[in-house]
Amino acid sequence: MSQHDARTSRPDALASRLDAGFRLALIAALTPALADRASQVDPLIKAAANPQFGDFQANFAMGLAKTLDRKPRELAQEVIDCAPQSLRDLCDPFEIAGPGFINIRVRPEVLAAALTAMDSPTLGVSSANGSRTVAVDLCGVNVAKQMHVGHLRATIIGDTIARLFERLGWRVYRQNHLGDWGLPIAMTLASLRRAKIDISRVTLDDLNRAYRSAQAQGRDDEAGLAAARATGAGPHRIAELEAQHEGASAALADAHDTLRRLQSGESAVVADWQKLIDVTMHEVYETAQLLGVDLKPEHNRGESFFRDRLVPTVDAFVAAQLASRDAGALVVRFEGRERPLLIQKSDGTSLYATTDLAAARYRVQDLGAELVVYCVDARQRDHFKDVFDAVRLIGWTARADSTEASLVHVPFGAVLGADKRPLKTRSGENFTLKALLDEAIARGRREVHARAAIADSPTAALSRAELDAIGQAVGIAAIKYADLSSDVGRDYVFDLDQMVSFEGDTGPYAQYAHARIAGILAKATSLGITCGAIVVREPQERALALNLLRYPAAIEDAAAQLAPNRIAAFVFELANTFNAFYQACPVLRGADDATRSSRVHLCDLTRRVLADALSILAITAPPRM
RNA sequence: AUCCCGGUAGCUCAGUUGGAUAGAGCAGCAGAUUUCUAAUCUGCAGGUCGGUGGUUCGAUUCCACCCCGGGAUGCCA
Repeated sequence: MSQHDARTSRPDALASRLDAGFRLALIAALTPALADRASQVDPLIKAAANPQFGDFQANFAMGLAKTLDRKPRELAQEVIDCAPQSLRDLCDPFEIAGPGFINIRVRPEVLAAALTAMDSPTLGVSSANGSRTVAVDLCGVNVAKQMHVGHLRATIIGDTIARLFERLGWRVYRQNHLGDWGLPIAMTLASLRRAKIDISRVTLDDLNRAYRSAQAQGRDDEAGLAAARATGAGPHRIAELEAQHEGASAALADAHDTLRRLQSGESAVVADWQKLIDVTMHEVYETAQLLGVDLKPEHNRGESFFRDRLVPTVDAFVAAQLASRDAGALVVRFEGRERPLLIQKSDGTSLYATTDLAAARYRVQDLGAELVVYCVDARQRDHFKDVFDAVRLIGWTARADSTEASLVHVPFGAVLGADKRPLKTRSGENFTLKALLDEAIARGRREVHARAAIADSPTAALSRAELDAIGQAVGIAAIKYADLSSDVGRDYVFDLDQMVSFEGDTGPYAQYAHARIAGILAKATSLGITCGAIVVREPQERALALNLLRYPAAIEDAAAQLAPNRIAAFVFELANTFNAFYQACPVLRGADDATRSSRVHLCDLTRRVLADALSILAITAPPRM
């Protein structure tokens, strides 16, 4: 996964204190041998690979011994002997194991104190307080096309990344790069007008049909075909262009004419065009709401938004002598790369790369983003590589404070059917996103209702509407968690049975853990048991404590790597650790008052961390299920 | 043809500055409940980390070559 800055994983609160202590020990032990270079030695503190090795381990001895020509275990012992009191106070006596690992076990009081310190509304997460800015390109629907599963990913991955940075206190600009301008939409518009369809009462289905029929009527691309042949493009591409060529028709001329009238601002055409957008976006917002995604009209920065910036963009590249004329078109060439970036067609019009260049400039120089994240299909890898390089060449990554903005593509893979081919319905059509979500919600509701029918179930007394709401949350969580829980760059097989099986690494499993805790806390309240001083005694309490303390580092890591699956992995681990604790450590029936109130406190903290992490994935955590 | 991405347990996948015995989930097997929600937990079994070579005290991780799968490849987005 791409990384947008040089920052390595941030250690959690405890690990960074251990790190600081070991650095002091290293300086004390190594200054005779290394002089001032001793302060540069990294103690390499990591979470222990296995609980039997303690909580953390320091791995510096082996590598360092090599450069100093010493025995690693001896070296480790010398550093331990120099440990300052501040470090010794944190843990039990160190153990040296294997070739020279130092095993570290944190004292229970230290864990308890660290948990108490994290018990605040921020949950230990530090905030940038709006001092940093990111733009997130997400959703990217095309006007007149129904949303399908591909848009699911661009939408929820982008929303999660946006939420992640919002949680970290960044200023976040969501950018919905709509396909709402240019020839494709003009073709649809022309097709509708030819068919004399009343655009004022048109439905998305009508638009969808018009879009497809417009595509079928074909685009002619003689210049493109000639160029493709001349430059030795793949047979695939040439065949595609030939097919289009055969379908060349008056439809194309009509579309070009419609586009010209749209561009010149002819009011009737513009009104129709706006209507197309409204109809399309109505369903997009509905779907976004269903998915819990924050996507509204104010986030629209579609192609049409950049229409007046296209000519200046091309001019800038020409003026900077970065663009050259080739077979009538304008291209930007890169050193060491055969493939150029086409920024103007031979007929003088611009194309998607031009818009992307203008958009990148806008995001960095107008919005002031230090980071621009593009949540777009992995097949556009090469395209974005070229666009980003072109933006750097012309210097548009330069920010006002003279730092350099990072442009990062987060490529996501395809959603596949059981046959490992892109997901289709039986009749070969793309699944609409709506159909998919409806199915998942139905499944979620069925499960929740079945559960509520069991006599002692906590949901037994709920109304049908309440159960439906929970079932919807469960169904949506199932789909979203499945999508976000593995490396987004990879394809995955859409398997609704697995997603809503509610066992193992799923959204409902995390929701269930949360609901259990909420149940305990509700009972605790009615019994008058409140949060008290935390005592870490049992191994399951220790495991839970260590897990909770990792939260701030986990989400900072997810942000640094732009990897939503890191959040999901944290959620799953915490739910797991909690369930083990729940099994082994009675909370409300604990041995004494102190134990009960300590465990209620652990439950409370766990519930809040779980809900917080899930909220970054925009997965709701119902109090009962 | 060139470039990009991937190949880890039967299946789906984690594994980021190279570290101890490569981890989960599902499926399989064996257990735990007069229980704070069993949508749970505990244990067992399951691997030449695609292959070969190299660097290293140590490689799933870095390098080279090869095999397999997918994608991209100038006037679509």
